[in-house]
Amino acid sequence: MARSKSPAKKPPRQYHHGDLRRALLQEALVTIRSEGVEGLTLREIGARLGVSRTALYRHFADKAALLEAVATEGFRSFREQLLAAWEAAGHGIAGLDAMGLAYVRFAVANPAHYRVMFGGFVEPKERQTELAAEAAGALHALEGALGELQRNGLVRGEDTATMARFVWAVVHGVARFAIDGQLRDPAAVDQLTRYAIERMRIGIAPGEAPAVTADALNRAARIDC
Amino acid sequence: MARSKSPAKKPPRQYHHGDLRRALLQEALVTIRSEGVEGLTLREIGARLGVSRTALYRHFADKAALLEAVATEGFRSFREQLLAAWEAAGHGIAGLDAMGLAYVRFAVANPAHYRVMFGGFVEPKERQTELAAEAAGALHALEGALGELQRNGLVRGEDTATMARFVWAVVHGVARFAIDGQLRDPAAVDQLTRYAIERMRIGIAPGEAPAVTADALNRAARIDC
DNA sequence: ACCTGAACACCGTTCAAGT
DNA sequence: ACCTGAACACCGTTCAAGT
Repeated sequence: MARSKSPAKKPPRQYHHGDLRRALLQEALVTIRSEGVEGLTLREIGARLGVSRTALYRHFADKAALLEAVATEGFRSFREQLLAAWEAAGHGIAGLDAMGLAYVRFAVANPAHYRVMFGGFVEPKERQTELAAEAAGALHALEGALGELQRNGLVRGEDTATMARFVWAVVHGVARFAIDGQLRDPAAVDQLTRYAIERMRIGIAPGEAPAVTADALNRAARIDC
Repeated sequence: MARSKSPAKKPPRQYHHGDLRRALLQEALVTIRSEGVEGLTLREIGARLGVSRTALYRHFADKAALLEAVATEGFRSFREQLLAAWEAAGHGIAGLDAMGLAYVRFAVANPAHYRVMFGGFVEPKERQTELAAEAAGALHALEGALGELQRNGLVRGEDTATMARFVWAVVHGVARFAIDGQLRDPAAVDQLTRYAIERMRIGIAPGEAPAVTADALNRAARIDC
């Protein structure tokens, strides 16, 4: 009897067993997903884990640090999914399309997480944080893909970083519309995504300024043919 | 002596003279600009106006309602500035460019206000709020411009609303980069803005899919000439 | 090392009471 | 009508104390 690890009435309060840091991060994410960022309180996530409400301070400096970690983690898996889409599509223009779709899909599947990453809730005081590095990494995935397309002559040859920001802007904007609920059904989101990616692709397609006014088109036709 | 409206020691507490609602809105905006959304407390804005901290509830249901009003007001002046740019440039493609520049310029000039408008801090419970109408109005300004360009054959003829969202996505994304401080000097912001608008314009330029792979370009050349 | 519980300062909001 | 001041419930954070 004395062998039993804990009497039936009440287990002696013991320290949190495993990786409390990870558990806190996970629990924060779950709460944010269901309640939103505004609904996240340190007290409740402590209670939910059966832990004092100050236990968290052993692992994070403050609430902002917790949110920063959430965002950092988000950027990491974000980049992974972008790269996975790029690989699965076999690179090339199809790969770029796939990355764009994956981008919007991530935002739609994890709207609260996406908000923490981009909503301006997290503003790290110091320069050169892990968050900044991870965020840059996600953009870098896009840049790498565009660089390869440039080397293969599939997109225009100008500054890759600038082009990456343009592409990012397009998919981010679409994601915003989807998250904010301005587009009701998923089909509308899909349609806008495909349209935007198509127009974006044409905007960065190689060739000497292929799109011009009807007027200029006529002039060009007269000269060339 | 009894004539003097108030003895030197202390003026009798009197009600807020003019338009308290407007004063609250204005003060909230000032605070947000200097302290950010997170730094806005009802108590302090009351104190700043020399008014009890509950006086606000005579004019707004709660803090969320105040923020909603701030966002609504933002969308109104936002739309005005977009339209002004469109008019000043004399419509046309130049007008579209001007609107895009004005868009980014508004965000850069009023980053905190822009964040309240788009950061997801405000989520009106009811459908069909004044905020929703005003936000739609800003997008509608863009749609109107694009519609005119379509009628004049200056951009592609497909669904105007979808095209407007695409254009909005581009400038919104650029604004985001600028606000989040990822682009250090204003010159970099300007450069990215111009680049993005140019690529966007080409993406929606009229003509039969003018941008294609080099391969398809060769085929087309062989047939046409 | 890691966790606890009481305490502190601060917030949004309510409400009976004043003019 | 509009404003006040006290009170309430809730929050993030600190800190001396426990194991």
